[in-house]
Amino acid sequence: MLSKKTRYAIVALVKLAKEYGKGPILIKHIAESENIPGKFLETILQNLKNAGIVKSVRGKNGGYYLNQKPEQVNLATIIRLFDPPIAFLPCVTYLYYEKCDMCRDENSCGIKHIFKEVRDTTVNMLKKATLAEILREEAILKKK
Amino acid sequence: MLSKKTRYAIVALVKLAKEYGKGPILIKHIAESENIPGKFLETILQNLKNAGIVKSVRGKNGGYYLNQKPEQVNLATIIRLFDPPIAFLPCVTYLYYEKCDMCRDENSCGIKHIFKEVRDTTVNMLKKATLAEILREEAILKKK
DNA sequence: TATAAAGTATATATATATAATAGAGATTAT
DNA sequence: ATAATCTCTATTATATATATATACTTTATA
Repeated sequence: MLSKKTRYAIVALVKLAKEYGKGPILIKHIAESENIPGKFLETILQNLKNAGIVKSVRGKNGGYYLNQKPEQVNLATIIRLFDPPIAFLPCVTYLYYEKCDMCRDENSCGIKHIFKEVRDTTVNMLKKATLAEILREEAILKKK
Repeated sequence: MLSKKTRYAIVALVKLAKEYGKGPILIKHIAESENIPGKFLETILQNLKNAGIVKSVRGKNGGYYLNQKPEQVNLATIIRLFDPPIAFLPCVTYLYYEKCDMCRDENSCGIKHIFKEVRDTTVNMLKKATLAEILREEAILKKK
């Protein structure tokens, strides 16, 4: 399961994608409209800023806005920023690989083989899921 | 990521599948051959027993053995026994559904829509991954 | 230039889950 | 009778998740 932090990050970014091009949006405004604890959202937006996904304007009339086009921000990137690896096992992660402490031979491990397939499939789906794609999907769902 | 408990459970069950039909296997034997803490494995096997996946024989010459054919035990079942839901979000789980506290309208939520697709795909793959399938795959990988 | 509106930075708190470990008890083959 | 097993109930250490608090810095504008 995703942590609340990751979920808040996704929801906040979808909100910023909706307001893309309209200048900086207040933390407070995002927190209230998306039902996210304000102080917690501050640290989340800081993390997103350090990762180059959003930018901020300080001082009066400040706020946050997307630093990339909604087509360029995908869920795999966001999840990897906050959560432990997407994969089910450390031995099939891309960035956080750890040698399996149970395996005698990883190359012939049937368990690893299956979880690698699951990981690859999942990551592909999450990479296709950009903020733009999420908004497009919502527009379709609302018509129904 | 899967918990260590789940990983130990999977590895122990694969071991029991290898020894299927050979009578009860000692906890100690599984623990040593698979590199799992013995006392921890005890509680794991108890859980698996309560779920009807393995059976035990008490007393001398006792031990554990599979209660179902290796073709009938799949990874989705095992993971669900120990870990939180397979899905990334509470609003797309089958057994542990929780209303989303951020969503205004779940039916038109683009985020939910994507994570539902990911969950369905993952669960299908894990259901196909039976103990028999894992052993079959290992035999193929070893030949290479 | 004073002031209020914003974001920034650092520290702390609390609850829960994970990953075991310990030890006495019950059962069974020989 | 006894040694080999599984069974049951507690306990504990550590880490992580989910925040909250407080003081600080920056900026627009009246």
